[in-house]
Amino acid sequence: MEMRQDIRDSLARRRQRPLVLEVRDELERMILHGEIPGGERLNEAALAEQLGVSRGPVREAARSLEREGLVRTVANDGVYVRSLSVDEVLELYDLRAMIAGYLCGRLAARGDAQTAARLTEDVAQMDDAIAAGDEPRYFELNLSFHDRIAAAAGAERARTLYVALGKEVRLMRRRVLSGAASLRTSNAEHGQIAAAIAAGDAARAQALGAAHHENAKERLLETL
Amino acid sequence: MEMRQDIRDSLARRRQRPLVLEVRDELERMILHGEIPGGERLNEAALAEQLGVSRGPVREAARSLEREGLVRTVANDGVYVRSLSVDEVLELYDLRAMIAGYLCGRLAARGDAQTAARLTEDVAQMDDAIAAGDEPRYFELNLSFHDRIAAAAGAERARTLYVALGKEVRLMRRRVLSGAASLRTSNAEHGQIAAAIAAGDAARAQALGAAHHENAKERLLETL
DNA sequence: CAACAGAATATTGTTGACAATCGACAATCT
DNA sequence: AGATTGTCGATTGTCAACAATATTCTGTTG
Repeated sequence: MEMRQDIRDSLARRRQRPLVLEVRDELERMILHGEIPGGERLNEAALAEQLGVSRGPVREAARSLEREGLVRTVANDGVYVRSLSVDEVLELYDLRAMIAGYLCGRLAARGDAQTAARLTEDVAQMDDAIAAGDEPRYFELNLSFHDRIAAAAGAERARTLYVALGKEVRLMRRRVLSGAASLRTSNAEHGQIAAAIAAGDAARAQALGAAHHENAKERLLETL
Repeated sequence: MEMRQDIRDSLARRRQRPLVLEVRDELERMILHGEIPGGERLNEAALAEQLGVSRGPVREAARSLEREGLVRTVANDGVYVRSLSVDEVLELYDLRAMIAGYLCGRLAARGDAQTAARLTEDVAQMDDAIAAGDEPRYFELNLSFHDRIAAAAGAERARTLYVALGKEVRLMRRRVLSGAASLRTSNAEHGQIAAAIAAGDAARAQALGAAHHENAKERLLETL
């Protein structure tokens, strides 16, 4: 059914999603894209005006971001975009590696043949992307590969942590190494992980999943 | 307006501390003590009146608790105290075990002789408490033992996660097994952990720290 | 010129009022 | 009766004004 444009507009304007969620997503986006640099204070009034809302939702959104580690709050002063030291980043990589391993292990233990098959497909597509020199596509597929594991592992809390830590890592604006060689190495690890999951070998999947992320940490260290 | 005396007092004592922090601590305490049962909705207006503040700080405190996993928010409906399924609790134990292991390993790698000595003292004191049949004292010492490790490991993010997961686990109101026998077993594990840390054996400390928490999960499973 | 006190300003903290939304129940229609 | 619609009360969502606090500026003083 075709809907009159003005009606559609008014519905869109009268969004059902609370403003605080919109504001939170937008603040998160701005921080992760570096539009608000690390160490900078978030000015409530300025942000509220910029986003066309009042300060209430902005404050609530900031509280929400605080728990996720993207900002830190100083009483009677304001909330500041967090900036990470090298040691903190390395710790985040360690934590994420452990949780990624756990997710891989849980998924392997489930015997989810359909997900295992799709993971194997993902690996093949990433190989294609490497061969085609299409790095953006590789990164996109890489993201969905790991998301798929996290989503199908049946461990929602671990998944939440994994995603949150992933965002936190991005506070470090440094670009990771790319290049066809390291991509091939990385995807070979993906293949082993997918195979262990398909084989239902939980211990091996866990070890490989953790090692894969530890390797990412090593690759990062080489750039420092 | 009726105001709780303790809140009023803390207001008078330290005006520097924003209300939202007081409210957050109080809400957290109420939830963890079971004063607000799992599944119950937090009524903003009622809580605000009870605590002698307006709804703003209550809402902000709720957002803060949301990220910690103690409550879940339903848009246009309210925030509900989370209640955990058995599977969720087991997952929390797994995650906490991994992070505890990580903290033990990091601490062992630091070669912090002073902390290692205090941990050994803690173990001895817990032995005394068991011999005296003083379970409350044992639990107190047990808590400080693990806090000491987390605080001295030099991994603040992991420490934060460990503490948060500990609170989350407490959402399950079930009481863990006690009794002198299981206390002795548990404290023997403490002793081994302290020894591995004192010896600077990071891998062993990590494995023992994780195993200690996995055992706690097993003891929980036996009560189900 | 440095150190300090105090006003001026900017920003966060808090509040009460109003709008939007939802669930329950009553009224109406077929 | 059963389904649909309308209304009401309770609760959350949002806002703008006011209060408290921190920061900056400035003039004064030793």
